Amino acid sequence: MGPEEYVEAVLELVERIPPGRVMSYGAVADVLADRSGRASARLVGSIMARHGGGVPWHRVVTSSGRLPPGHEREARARLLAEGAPLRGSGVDMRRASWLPEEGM
DNA sequence: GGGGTGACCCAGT
DNA sequence: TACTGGGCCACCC
Repeated sequence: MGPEEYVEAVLELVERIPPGRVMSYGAVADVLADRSGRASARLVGSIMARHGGGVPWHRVVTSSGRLPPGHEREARARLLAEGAPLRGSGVDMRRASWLPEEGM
């Protein structure tokens, strides 16, 4: 799987996150690791920063529930509109965290 | 080739 | 709770 395809795989996965739910950068990396052999939360972060404009990027947060640096306001507003469980400045990961079903 | 930089993460202190 | 150090990997000098 080449770099281009990896980017596509990340964007595809992010598009599947249901409204009001979120995945952490690391979770995205872990899920794709099974398919591509690659896993890097940092890489997922940079991919979202560069190519995340066309997908629901606000549904990808840090593992502790903090919102993407520099876009906290926008992300919070969108998550609130979707009914995501917000806590403080971020989201309640215990309730909002989502993972794709096996074999999807 | 070598070194700095990030929308990260985890374990220690 | 806050900060640190190490690991991570594609990009860009």
